[in-house]
Amino acid sequence: MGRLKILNSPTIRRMPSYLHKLLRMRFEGRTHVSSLELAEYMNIEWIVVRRDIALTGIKGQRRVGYEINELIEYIRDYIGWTNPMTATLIGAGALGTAILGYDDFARYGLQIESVFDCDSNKIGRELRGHEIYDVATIRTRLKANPPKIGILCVSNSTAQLVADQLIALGIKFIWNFASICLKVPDDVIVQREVLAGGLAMLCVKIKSRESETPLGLEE
Amino acid sequence: MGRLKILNSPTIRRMPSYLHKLLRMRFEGRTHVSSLELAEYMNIEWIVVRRDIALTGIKGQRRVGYEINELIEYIRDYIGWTNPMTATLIGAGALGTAILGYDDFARYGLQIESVFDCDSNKIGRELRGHEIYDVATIRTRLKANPPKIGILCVSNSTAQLVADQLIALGIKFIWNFASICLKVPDDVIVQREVLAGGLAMLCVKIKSRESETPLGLEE
DNA sequence: TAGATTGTTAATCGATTAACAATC
DNA sequence: TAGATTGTTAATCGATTAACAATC
Repeated sequence: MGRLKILNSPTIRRMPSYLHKLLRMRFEGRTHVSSLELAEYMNIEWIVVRRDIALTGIKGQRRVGYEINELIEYIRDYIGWTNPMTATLIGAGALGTAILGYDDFARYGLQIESVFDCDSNKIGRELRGHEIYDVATIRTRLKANPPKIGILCVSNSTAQLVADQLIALGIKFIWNFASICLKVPDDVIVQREVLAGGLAMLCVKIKSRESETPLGLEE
Repeated sequence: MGRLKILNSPTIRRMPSYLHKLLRMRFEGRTHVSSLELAEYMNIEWIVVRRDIALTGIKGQRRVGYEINELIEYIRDYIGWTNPMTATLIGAGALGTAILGYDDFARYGLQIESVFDCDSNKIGRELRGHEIYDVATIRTRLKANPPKIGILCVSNSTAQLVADQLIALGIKFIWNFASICLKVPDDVIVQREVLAGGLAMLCVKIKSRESETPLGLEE
């Protein structure tokens, strides 16, 4: 069926790290960069960086590297970060607050236009420049002009409910930070962020580290 | 060189999602589960789930599935979530607060023993049951009994500085939420969490969705 | 020129998918 | 028994790595 090929692609996940570094280098007045330099910064093999960069379609100059300005544009284009993306944030808890305050997101074009919460202590208050609206008013506030992306930072128990409301408004893209998997129609795309996945990765690394070289002798 | 093979392994990242679901099913009184059911929940192919589960070493019962209790233990064991892991959290901002409040982490054995921040408005105050200590006291407070993991939720400009301090204390495992890549000795393992990576994934999916079926006709 | 760096082609490796066997 | 589900072996696919060519 029309099931979208889900790309896990590590390449795409590395792109923002290159971008962050490139933006900083540009800010520092640098004009060119080699894949080796980016690789050393990222602590990965330089051939990986080369492959990633090649995917964007940019042409480098042998012996010189890539023009930073140009590379920034190519990466932005590759990810689709050239035009602003409108979004609504549901859940003004600690995680929602963190996302709202993440400068990089705004820099990459993410425009969080509205913030909702169900906590009456928060509703009406301001959070990082946004008034917090009552989650019960999602429909009336957004129906005229729904944003492209719904960012879900609510509790596991309300995530599905809220998602259903967003979907009813015609929102097709959901960035889900809850620990549960959402049930959504085929034409809705959910990007789930699993922080515990990172912890699992770390713990597996710890496990493999602790089981190796028990005497600390071999290299 | 002794460079640890970095496994990106999607399998490991999926494990916590299975675990979360299994714990909930157990709580609801369920005793058995099939890979098909987990697959439908996760919205992935059942064969993927089967492969993942097989990796843990558990044996299922044909026609019945896996015993939930047993599967939980096998997954925990596979990830290395059987013993508690001590940790310190540096940075009591919104993201740090979110991590501190993430029930699942505690359930998986992550024990955040101390919280530090450099903001004098926060130092001395309590956050989710933890007193916030001055980041300047990291050394004196932790040197006698350093935790296994350092969780970095500080600004990009201080991340390297703080990491160096943790490393000086002998901490070998760092969970880094800053946007920069840390420079660390070979024997220190950094698990970097890149939230912007998730946004990139979502935007690439949006891009590919918007470019397909411009007339909405083909399936 | 020599060396640094990109570009390209081929090989390897690991994850996903397919096909089918086993069995409760 | 028939059907559901796990188990296993093989095929495919995509990402990583290796090797070397090109060239500024």
